[in-house]
Amino acid sequence: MAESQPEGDTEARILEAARRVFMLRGTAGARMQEIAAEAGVNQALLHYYFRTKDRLAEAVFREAAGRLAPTVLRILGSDEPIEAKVEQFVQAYIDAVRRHPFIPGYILAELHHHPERLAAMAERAGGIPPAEIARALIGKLDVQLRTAAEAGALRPIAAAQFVVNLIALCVFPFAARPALTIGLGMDDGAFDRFLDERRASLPSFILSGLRP
Amino acid sequence: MAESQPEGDTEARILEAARRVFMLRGTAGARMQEIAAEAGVNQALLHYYFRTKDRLAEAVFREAAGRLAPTVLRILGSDEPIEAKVEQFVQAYIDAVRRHPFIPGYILAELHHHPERLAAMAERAGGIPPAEIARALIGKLDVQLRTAAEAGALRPIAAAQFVVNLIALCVFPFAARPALTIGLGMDDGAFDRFLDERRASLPSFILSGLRP
DNA sequence: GTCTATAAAGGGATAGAC
DNA sequence: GTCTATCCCTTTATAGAC
Repeated sequence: MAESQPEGDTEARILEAARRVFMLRGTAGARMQEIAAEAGVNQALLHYYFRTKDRLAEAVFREAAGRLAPTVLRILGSDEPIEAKVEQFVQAYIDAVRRHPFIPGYILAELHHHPERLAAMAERAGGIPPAEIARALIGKLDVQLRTAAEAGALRPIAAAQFVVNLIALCVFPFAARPALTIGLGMDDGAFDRFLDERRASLPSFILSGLRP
Repeated sequence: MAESQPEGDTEARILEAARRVFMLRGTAGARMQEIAAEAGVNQALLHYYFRTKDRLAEAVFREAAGRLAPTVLRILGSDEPIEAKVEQFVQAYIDAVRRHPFIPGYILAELHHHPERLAAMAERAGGIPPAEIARALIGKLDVQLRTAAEAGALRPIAAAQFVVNLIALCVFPFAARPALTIGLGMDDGAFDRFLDERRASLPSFILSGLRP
């Protein structure tokens, strides 16, 4: 089991290298040669393990797309009141994305350039279809939001709008980071402080936005 | 001046075709051959007018990036009170993006994959540098928000956070459209109604989010 | 499993005729 | 200005030795 290479078995090292390259350059811009070099192997091995570039790209995309989903589902699908959900979501989500800051830009770019891939993945997914999970989550939130609205605690809002608002406010700064850093002249430290401030202030912004 | 081809002069037709192809496929995924076919000319003409693929890509990006900027600047830079700005911005921005629904996904993808391009463009821009315009806008908004906060009309919020919130809430649904349509099972009509609802409800969501 | 060598196709760019 | 023909480098993918 002793390996000569940095760490992990070869397949894992290739996948790890593919993650870095695909996330940075996108499916169309990535080069198999660059991935091979990054993994410290030659190009033929990539095909030995993954057959084609497309399969490798899909493996990376699938993993990245699944990376943030559990956090969303766990928090928004819990039995906590809306107020707690919003606070937990904002903080957990910003923290999670901060650990993988390229994921949002990568995912949005891939969604834009290869929307059919998501559809294909959703169809032949093992276990419960993603669309069903999403529908269940939206349904649960809808009841919760409706109940709160009828009690006069919140203004009525469709669950889909609520979820989009949450994700948009958390994710957008990462996806648009180059525009922010250049447009507003932020360096890495300033961007970091911007996120700290955001993490702290978004929950109350969102919650008072929901009040009647 | 009578032309044999569909409409406009050749250079304009090429640029129009390039817009479509680059927006759909991104700089790395676009093929000069596809642009030529789309424009009804041959590939050599593309090089005659634009020298290289990169120059053509930059021409498209520059135009797309500038497409929405005037709306932002005009509305957020005006002398209206914050309340009016929010309402005008949401409606004008959603309307504008609706007419060019691929721009957000395209711009975010390009920003992610070629962040250096924006930096290069910002440096050698003719006229007033974009960074300076952005700084002036943020400065003006900062004064306005601070004044309103001191009068007790709004909760204190940094201008940068305010602007990011506005843009994020308006733009994100377009950039993430495939995820919404597939995840939430929306067809084109449902997505349209989703946007109508959003256009109507976002201003009050944002404004009450800003209240103390 | 991993390598070298190479096939096969793709794609940007240019030369030169009209 | 516009075309055809073609160059030549890049890139994915495979064959076959070890």
